[in-house]
Amino acid sequence: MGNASLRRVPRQERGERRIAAILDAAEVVIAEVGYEATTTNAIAARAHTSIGSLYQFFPNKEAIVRALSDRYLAELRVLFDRVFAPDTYALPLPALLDAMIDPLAAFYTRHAGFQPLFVAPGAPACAPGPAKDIDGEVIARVDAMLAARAPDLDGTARRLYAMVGTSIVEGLLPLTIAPGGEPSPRPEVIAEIKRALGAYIERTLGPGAGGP
Amino acid sequence: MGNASLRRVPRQERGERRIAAILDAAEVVIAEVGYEATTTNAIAARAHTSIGSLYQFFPNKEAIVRALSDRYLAELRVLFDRVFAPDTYALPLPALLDAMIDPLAAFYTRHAGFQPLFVAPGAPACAPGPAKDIDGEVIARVDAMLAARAPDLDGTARRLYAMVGTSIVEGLLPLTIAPGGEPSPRPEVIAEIKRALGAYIERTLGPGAGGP
Amino acid sequence: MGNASLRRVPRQERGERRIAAILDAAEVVIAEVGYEATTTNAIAARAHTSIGSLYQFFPNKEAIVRALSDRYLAELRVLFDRVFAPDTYALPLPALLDAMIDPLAAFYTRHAGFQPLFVAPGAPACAPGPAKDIDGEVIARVDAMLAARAPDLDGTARRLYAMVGTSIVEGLLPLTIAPGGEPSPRPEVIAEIKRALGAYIERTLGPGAGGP
Amino acid sequence: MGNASLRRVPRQERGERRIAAILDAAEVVIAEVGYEATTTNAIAARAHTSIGSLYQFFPNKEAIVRALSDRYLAELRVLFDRVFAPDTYALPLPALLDAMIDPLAAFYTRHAGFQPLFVAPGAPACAPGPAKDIDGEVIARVDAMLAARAPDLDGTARRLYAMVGTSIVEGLLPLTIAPGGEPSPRPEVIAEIKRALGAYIERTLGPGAGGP
DNA sequence: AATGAATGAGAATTCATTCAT
DNA sequence: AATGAATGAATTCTCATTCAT
Repeated sequence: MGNASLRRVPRQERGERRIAAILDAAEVVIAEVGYEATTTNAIAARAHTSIGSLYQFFPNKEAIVRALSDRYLAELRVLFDRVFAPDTYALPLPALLDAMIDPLAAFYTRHAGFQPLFVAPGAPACAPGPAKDIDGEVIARVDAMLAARAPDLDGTARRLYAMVGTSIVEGLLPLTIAPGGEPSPRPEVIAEIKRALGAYIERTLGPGAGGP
Repeated sequence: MGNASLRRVPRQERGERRIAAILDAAEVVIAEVGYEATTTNAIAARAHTSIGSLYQFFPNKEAIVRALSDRYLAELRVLFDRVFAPDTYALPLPALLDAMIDPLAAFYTRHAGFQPLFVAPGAPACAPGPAKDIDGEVIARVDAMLAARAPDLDGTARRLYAMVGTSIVEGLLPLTIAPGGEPSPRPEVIAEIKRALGAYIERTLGPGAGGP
Repeated sequence: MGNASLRRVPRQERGERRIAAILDAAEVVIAEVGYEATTTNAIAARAHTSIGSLYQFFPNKEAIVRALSDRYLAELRVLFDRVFAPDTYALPLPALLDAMIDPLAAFYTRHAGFQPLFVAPGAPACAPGPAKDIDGEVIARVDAMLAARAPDLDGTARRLYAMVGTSIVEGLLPLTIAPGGEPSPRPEVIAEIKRALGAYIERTLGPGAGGP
Repeated sequence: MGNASLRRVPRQERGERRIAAILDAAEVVIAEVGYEATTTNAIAARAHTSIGSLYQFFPNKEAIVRALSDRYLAELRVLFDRVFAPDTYALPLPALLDAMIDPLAAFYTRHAGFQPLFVAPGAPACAPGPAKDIDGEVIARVDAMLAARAPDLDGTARRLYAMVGTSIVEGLLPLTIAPGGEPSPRPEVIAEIKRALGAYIERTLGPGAGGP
């Protein structure tokens, strides 16, 4: 999974490590200067590799970002598989919000390079970049959850709600990053995200949204 | 206002027109490819001008974006001065939401180049770019409105609410853009923005948030 | 004289003044940044003219420098006609040196733009530039003077001495410019120029070089 | 010494050679058109390199000239260390002049790019350029030599004499270059340089200047 | 004549990518 | 595999010169 864009599948463990180092470096550099301004040389330097080695594994710059995207997606899927499980669906709303928002915010704060690649669908976005559609994945999960909690909901409406809910969270996540590079998300912002999303869900699914 | 970054103040009407054409072109190009990937040559070409003319008026690429930003800000201020007026403050919540969201969404749809320059504060953002802090302006307005509607609110909390409210709208505005380049914002998304923001405000200021 | 490179001979006195202003400006700008780095726009600006007016009188940048060169040459000729006159030739050496060096140093200090255009023949020189061969003129005058003072001298040798004497002075003139932009040449350097040139002439023409 | 301005210290011998080729090319181009008119593309072309390679080693045009300057200075220092040695100081004047002028003229003729970078101090010069102060180095050496030969001389005067002597030679060196690109300096000019400088020194230090 | 906007070739520099070692 | 030098198209910006007003 996600190795499709690799120029060669590494046979040795050393290669695996090299690839991971390159992706780590790409994450940091992208976080600092954005996708467009990121140079392959900067990535190689930060990964303590030569530019030649980088191109031994990735055919071009796009592929690096795609692989990074893949790695995010894989981690997110693990996270989602836990959050969007049938028994989570059944939680009362406040607990559900905790279960959803906390790990997502933690992920967001942990991966500084994630934000520039995580763009709303339909948005031309600041700098498109070759990221995989992570957003689509999230929306689909939220959609499934809504379907479980409100089985009567019309599919078109449900999809709209899923998109809107996702975008609300997405729009607020940047505020969780504390200035000064602190590693943990600002708790008062986390609380607001839950309040905002909770208010939206309740208004949408009715006050009985506390649970199915 | 906003002419500070011009290399030369145009003396002839022709120059005035040229500047407007360049900013129009910049808006379109930025909307299409983002700030970083925007090329001064592309701007000049789209403005049906020579690159030399562009540089006769703007000292560098940054200045163009700053001037565009200024133009947005000027238009937004006119819009805000109408929306954030004392008699608007007194409207019942649904009417207030209409008064705020509709013109903002219209502005957003009309100016495709706006989004890449309109970034949440604290967000490292995809590609910073040299835009004026439009966000700060919006937040300050919202803060003033909240102060009018809920005079007892603590200043720190109020500022947080203003930021969160702004980011919610900001996060949802991209969804209003209909795929296929239709000029008017998707009405069902507009409705959701109002529902989401309304729900957040009511939960924040209490059900009596209908009016001060 | 010197008007050959003008695009149009000015018919009105206003034109004459404009041309003089442009040449004055060119002199200052060239003195400050050198020939290559001098821009026609900078000249026009310093002359309080528009670039269009400048090109009404001069077909191109080269022509401006050539005209400036001409103006220098004209002034130098007046100066030389006084210095290199038969009755000056007859002066004792110290008086001759005074008569030659003092006005030349004054000219050199007065015209800061002169130096970058005054280059030894055969020298590829820092920045060729389109100056007239002022050097040749000077050497010819010195040659004539030597012929008058030492009629027996072989022509080839005489020409070499003239070139060397001229280059000595030329090499030393930059030292006369006092740091800090003082308008008058450093007197101790003037004295050294006379000593150096005097020593060379005496060694060349013999101790009887005091007069013919 | 002199590698300070390199963007990257070459690790392979190939890089070493490339750098030398670039400096050789820069020397020729500067000699032909002067510093300002010298183009990095022209340097790269003359060095049979791509422009990219040039910029791999040098961060900008200035750095190339600085490195060239460094190379000149290094060669000159070797030359000076031989010429300005205590046992040279003790030579009779004619031998001293031979020891000083001959190698300097040879160096000057060999390095056509040297002159545009070798500018008298205080002279605004045609096109300053980012050369190291080679002149200062020369003057200091001459000053030291004068101190050895005439220990009673006042320091201020000595410095003036050193500057003047240096400028005389500097002013005459261009005449040594034979038109037609012959590689060896014109001997009759060399002889004149020695005569001129010798005359100046004798007049300055007295006829006993033949030796200390 | 005067003004200043328009033009575009050309200069410096960057950076993704390839290639020799 | 690893290294880092080589390449050149693309980008930003300048400036001599022309043209419209």
